[in-house]
Amino acid sequence: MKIVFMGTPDFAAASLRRLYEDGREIAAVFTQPDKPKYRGMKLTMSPVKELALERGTPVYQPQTVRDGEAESILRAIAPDVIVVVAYGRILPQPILDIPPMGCINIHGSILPRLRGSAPVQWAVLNGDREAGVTSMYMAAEMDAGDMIFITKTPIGEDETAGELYARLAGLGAELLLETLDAIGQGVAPRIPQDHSQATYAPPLKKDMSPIDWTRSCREISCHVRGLNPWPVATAELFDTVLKVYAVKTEQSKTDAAPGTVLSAGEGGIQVACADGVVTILEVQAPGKRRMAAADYLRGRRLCL
RNA sequence: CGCGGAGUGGAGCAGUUCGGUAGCUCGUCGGGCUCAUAACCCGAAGGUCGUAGGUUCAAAUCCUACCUCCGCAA
Repeated sequence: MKIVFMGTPDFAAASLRRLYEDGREIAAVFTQPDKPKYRGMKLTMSPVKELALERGTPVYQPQTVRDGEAESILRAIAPDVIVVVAYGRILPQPILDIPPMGCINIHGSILPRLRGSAPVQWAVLNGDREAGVTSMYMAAEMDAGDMIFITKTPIGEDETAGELYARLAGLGAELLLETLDAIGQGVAPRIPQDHSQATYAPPLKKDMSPIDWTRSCREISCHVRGLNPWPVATAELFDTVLKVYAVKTEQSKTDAAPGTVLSAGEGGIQVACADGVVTILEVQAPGKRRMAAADYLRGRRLCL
C-alpha cells in the first residue's frame, strides 16, 4: 500500500514514526513550510519533516494545497491512500479524490465532539472524563468525515493537556495502523457522524490564561491542566503575573472572597475559589524559570 | 543580526546605580530543648559571583566578546 503522509507537529510525527517502524511504504511526506520560530526566530522545520529527512523520504512543503500544484504532484505519486494527521491545512475535494483507497485522518477527539485544531486541550479544559482518537475518511468539511475506529481513554485527575496529548499521539499511531489494515482488507467500517452532536475546539489563545477564582475547584484545576504546556494559566499575585503550572484543590467551606490569598508558605500558595481552596504548587515569574511556589516565596520573602 | 529578561554556596534571592571584608530566607550536618515534632535555641560546613579577556592599587559591581537559561512572537 503506497502511502502519502501529511502532518506537522509531534502528534503527527508519532504516527509517521510508527508507520516507519512497521515497515509501511511511505512514498512522500507533506508538511507545513519551515517557519521562523523560537528565540532568535531561527528557521525551524516541523517534527514531521525532521523525521522524514532522517528516513530519506521526499518532503513537500507547499504554501497552499489549493493552487493545483500539490494536486499534480500527488497525481504523479499516485498513492493508494493519503494519511493526514494534524497537517494544518484543509484538503480540497480534488485532492481527496486522488487516492483510490481514500484519505484517512487521525483526529485527537471522540468525534463528533471537539472538531478543530485543539481537541486534546479542550477535552481537559471542558472537564471531560474521557478523551480519545478517531480515524475517519476525510470530507471537505473539517473533521466531518465518516468515522472508522475510535480509541477512548480516561483523562487522569491530574493529567495535563501536554501529557494527554503525548498519550493520544501514541494511541493515534496504533489506531492508524489498525485502520490501514482494515482498509487494506476491505473491512473498514464507515460510520457517519451525528453532525447535530458536533462541538468545536478552536485554537487556544493567550487571553484565556488568567484564572477566574469565582469558578469551582474542579473548573480551575481543568483550566490549569488544559492550558499546560501552552499558553499556561496565570494568576495575578503579589503585584506580578505568575504562570501557574500546577495546583491542587480541596473542596471546603470558606468565607473568604474568591481570589483571596489564604496562606503562602512551604506548602504553596492557597487561594480561595468558589467552593474551596486552590493551592498553587508550581509557578513561573516573568523572566524566570519554573519553580516550586515555596521557592518563589523564599526569594521574594513572602510568607503568610 | 526580531524584541526583552536572567546567571551570586544544594534551592530561591539581595548586593551591581555610585568599584573597597560574600549577605538573606531555606536546606544540609552537629549539638541543645522537648513526651514529641516538619516547631524552637546554639553552632558548623559549603561560593572559581556563567566563561574568557580588559580597565584599576582594588571588580560580583565598570568595558569587550562568548556560553547557557527564560519570556514575547507561533
